[in-house]
Amino acid sequence: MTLSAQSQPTDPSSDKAKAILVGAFQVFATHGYAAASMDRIASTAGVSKPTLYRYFQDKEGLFVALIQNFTQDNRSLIFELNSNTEEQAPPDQALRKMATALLRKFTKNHPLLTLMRLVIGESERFPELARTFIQEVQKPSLAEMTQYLASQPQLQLSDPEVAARIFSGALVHYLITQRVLHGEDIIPLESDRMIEGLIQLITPVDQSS
Amino acid sequence: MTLSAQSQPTDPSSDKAKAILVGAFQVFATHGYAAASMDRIASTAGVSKPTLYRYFQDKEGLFVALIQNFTQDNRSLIFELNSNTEEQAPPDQALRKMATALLRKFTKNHPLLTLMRLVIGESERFPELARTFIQEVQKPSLAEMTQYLASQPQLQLSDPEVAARIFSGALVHYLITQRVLHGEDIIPLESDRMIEGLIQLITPVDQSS
DNA sequence: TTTTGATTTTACTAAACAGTTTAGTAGTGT
DNA sequence: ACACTACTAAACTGTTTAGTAAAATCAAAA
Repeated sequence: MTLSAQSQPTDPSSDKAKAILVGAFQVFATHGYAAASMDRIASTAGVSKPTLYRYFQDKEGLFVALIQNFTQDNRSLIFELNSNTEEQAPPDQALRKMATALLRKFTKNHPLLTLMRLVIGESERFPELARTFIQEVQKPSLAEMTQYLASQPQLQLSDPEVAARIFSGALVHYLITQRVLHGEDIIPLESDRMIEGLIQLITPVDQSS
Repeated sequence: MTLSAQSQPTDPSSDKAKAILVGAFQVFATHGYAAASMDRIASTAGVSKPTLYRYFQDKEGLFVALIQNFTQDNRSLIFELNSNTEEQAPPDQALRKMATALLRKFTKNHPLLTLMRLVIGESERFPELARTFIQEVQKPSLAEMTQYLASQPQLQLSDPEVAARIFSGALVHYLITQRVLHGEDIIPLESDRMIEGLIQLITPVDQSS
């Protein structure tokens, strides 16, 4: 009956809440949103169902919190390499490093690849999550990439923003095709070959000699 | 008792079966696999539930048949333009036409875009469907594109296969970002600008004058 | 007309699901 | 000893679901 501290929704950023998110991610990743049951999530997270509902309002709230939390964590972690010593290196070397880092970051079944699959798959039912993903992951990555490309006059790119889209878009689509849709078995393509072709296309011809 | 036409599981390619697939596509597209109910599919297809189960074994069978049927229909329809009169046109014009056709084909909520979203979203639960999609849609499109790029020596592409990947990959990823993940609102980019930048990157500098 | 078969309507089953309630436990401070 | 908070296990509620069964309707062919 006390009005004071009775239904405090419990610290949303506690350790237990994070543990729940970890378990929930695993279940949502393997079953999708609709087919993931709260019983299984609770069991996977090592937590009872009432505790689940103490920390998160309902299934939808849990899913939204999960994706948002995860997107925040991976915010602009994509092209974090070029801001250090690489800035002065020749563009083809810097680009090769970025592309390699991006591909290595998204190894098979990597959480980030899973996140992308989830966000794309549920984009019809959760359009706000798709927008969040674009805002927090895609946009900063593209901005960083654009800025780097624009800062390299010898590349002679008339539209660095579009060039950044092409660079990252080609790589991400390569990942989706090969690693999410299992294209490796059907249309194999070495990632190094992909990277070299991409760099050859972006850097002016005959730059090395 | 006649052995002829007694318990024939009903013509799998009849008109009614196709009508069911049309309705099923709509429901699966808006709800995803797990959240699409067979009642709703039946009602949307204008068919009773028992009839649904006469034509398709179960929900999974219906979904698989749907995706396979749809992939067959859209097989290599992607770059169908360059095989006619465009083959002799200058590459930048031919490429512009292909890119424009591809983007126009995938207008917002276009079935093909929906198919891609579904296949990606359910790729964990239905890996075979993802492989079918790659085999029937991606592979022939890439092959056609590769063949065209390889047939144009003035493009000086050292690796036409990778170039084809970059070309189509950049466009498809642009579509996913803008039209599926609602990136239009957050990181807008005119499709023409995307196309021109892509062509400028692939065709050798100063080709027009 | 009678038969045949496909289809519809209606109703059902068994299971799974989201979300809640209950009863009880462990720890922590007063 | 008491109260408070966080938790668990288990049962429970009401709903939704996949899939089936049975009887009635409709069509066309014999």
